[in-house]
Amino acid sequence: MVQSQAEEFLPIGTFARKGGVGVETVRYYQRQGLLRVPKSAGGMRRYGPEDLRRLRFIRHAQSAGFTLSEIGELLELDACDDRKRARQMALTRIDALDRKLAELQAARSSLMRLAVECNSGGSGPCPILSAFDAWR
Amino acid sequence: MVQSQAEEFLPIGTFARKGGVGVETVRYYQRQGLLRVPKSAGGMRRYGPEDLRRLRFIRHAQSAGFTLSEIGELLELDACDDRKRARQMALTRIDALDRKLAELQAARSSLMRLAVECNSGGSGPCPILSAFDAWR
DNA sequence: CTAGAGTCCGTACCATGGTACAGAGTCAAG
DNA sequence: CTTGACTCTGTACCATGGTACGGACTCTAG
Repeated sequence: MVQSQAEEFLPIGTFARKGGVGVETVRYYQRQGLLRVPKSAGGMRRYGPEDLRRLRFIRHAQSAGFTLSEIGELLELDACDDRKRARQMALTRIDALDRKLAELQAARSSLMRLAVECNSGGSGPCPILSAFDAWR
Repeated sequence: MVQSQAEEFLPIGTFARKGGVGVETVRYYQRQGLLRVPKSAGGMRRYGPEDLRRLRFIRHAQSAGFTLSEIGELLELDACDDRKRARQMALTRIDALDRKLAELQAARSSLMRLAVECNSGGSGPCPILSAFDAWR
């Protein structure tokens, strides 16, 4: 019991490392209200599995393109079980993702074209600007 | 001639609008060295078609995920015709784009799952956190 | 010729997402 | 019990990509 506590309740440095972020970032998330600040008996604060889950959630949601404040909202929704709003946020974000995906795919093919033309060693000037002229 | 100049050489406000940005943004790009500051005979500076092309290039390259400083480099490469470097930058960016695309696609499906589960109205708590638990 | 819109230039400020550092306290191994 | 690593709190600073503002000047339509 005491042993498992020692293993599962980590000081901030270990906690941050497990979450793939720096200590300062953990503190930053705390300041933003995304992570709780565990109570301590005067000494070091310790972070449990739920904290870790939450930290990882933040990173994942971030990679889904949510801003930190949206992530804050998601975490609150999770707590108060507001499915309707959560679903709506997910759909909104999916929409934004679809637009972003299309944009990045367009960018990718423009760049592809640029790379090919630059490689062809043709006679004209390197068509960087022109590669973006007929954009979309 | 004089007429075509009047049409093609625009004051900054019109120029910015045609480029889809604000006046302040044009000035910002100038401060960053991405756009020239046209000479003026004491009065208003005027922007020609090449400036517009450059401004639009900046926006397009930005949507391809280049940072402003990378865009600066691209513009220089265009000027000095350094194909090798340009090609290399394009390939590097394509690589980054591919990674970003994969990430966003993963995010999209996680969100899809979340939206579906939230809608199902099942009995458990709304599985927001869990939607990101098995991430990738 | 005058009013009002637009321009010029410098500087300040903003949001986002961190990152760094100082000074004091705490913990754990030798 | 000391030493060195780590932690705590607060505050400052950073890069990126803008956005706003003040005061002077200029341009153009009426």
